[in-house]
Amino acid sequence: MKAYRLAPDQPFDLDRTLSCGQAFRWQKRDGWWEGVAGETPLCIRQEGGTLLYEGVTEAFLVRYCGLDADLCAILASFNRDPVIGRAIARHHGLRLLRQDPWECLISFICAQNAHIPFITRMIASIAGTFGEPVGAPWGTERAFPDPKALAGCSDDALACCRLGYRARYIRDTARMAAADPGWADRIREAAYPEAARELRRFPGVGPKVADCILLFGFGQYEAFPVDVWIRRLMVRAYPALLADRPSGREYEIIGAFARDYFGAYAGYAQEYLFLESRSGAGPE
DNA sequence: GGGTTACCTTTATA
DNA sequence: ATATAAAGGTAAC
Repeated sequence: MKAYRLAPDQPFDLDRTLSCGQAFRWQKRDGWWEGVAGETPLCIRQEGGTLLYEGVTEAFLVRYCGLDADLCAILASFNRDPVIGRAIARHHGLRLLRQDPWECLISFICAQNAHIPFITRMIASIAGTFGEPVGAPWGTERAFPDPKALAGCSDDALACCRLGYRARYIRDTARMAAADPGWADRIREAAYPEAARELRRFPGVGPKVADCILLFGFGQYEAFPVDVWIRRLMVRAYPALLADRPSGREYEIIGAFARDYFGAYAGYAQEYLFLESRSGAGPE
């Protein structure tokens, strides 16, 4: 078992980070978080300022968990009013993970119109059905299947995953990705608006899903996913600011406002607001 | 172009 | 219990 000592000025809350709905392959057992990041199984346990972990190098852990980011500086950069301030205080230590872009692409296609428990089940089915077995510290796990594995899957096998209408999106997306291995590199090199446009070429990827993939898989912090929860919160918390905007699609208006108002780390702010909108006041 | 609607399946709520 | 709405939306009309 290895240990990683957090720097005293770098807050981190593992529970919040892994359970906030940005990743769907983690489960907590006996105080340990067990998960598979792309093709790599690892387990992590937090004891105060120390992370105990197995299965990966320290460099992998630091990169995956975003421990190299200066969280205090990031939070300070958008802590501009009591609404976001309260969210920051209540969910302090949440970090955005750096996930595998391909896994992220499929995961958030699944996430449309679905509850988190349903999404978790879909991802587990996909990995369990099409993923290669890999040895994990706690037993045998399944890697997330690569594009080729999903592109060639049969209708029956796909139907077993209970993906609903998303099944077709996923196989068509897998075929596109398998035929275009450079897709992720192109997006990585593109600036935000162009990267989002590029992602939307995949079937099943609209503006919201594209923003999730950019935020959780590509570290594009300008991406500001607007789901039903964030929309409710933003409309309620910043009515005047939204009203001042020129007309256009609501999704674009909210995103543009957020980037303007919260700055370069708007997407980070989004995740704090997302948790706040779900744990704080209920709907309506 | 913006507003509506169907879409698979699961879970929560009435 | 059995029905109905809603769920980290998208594509088609």
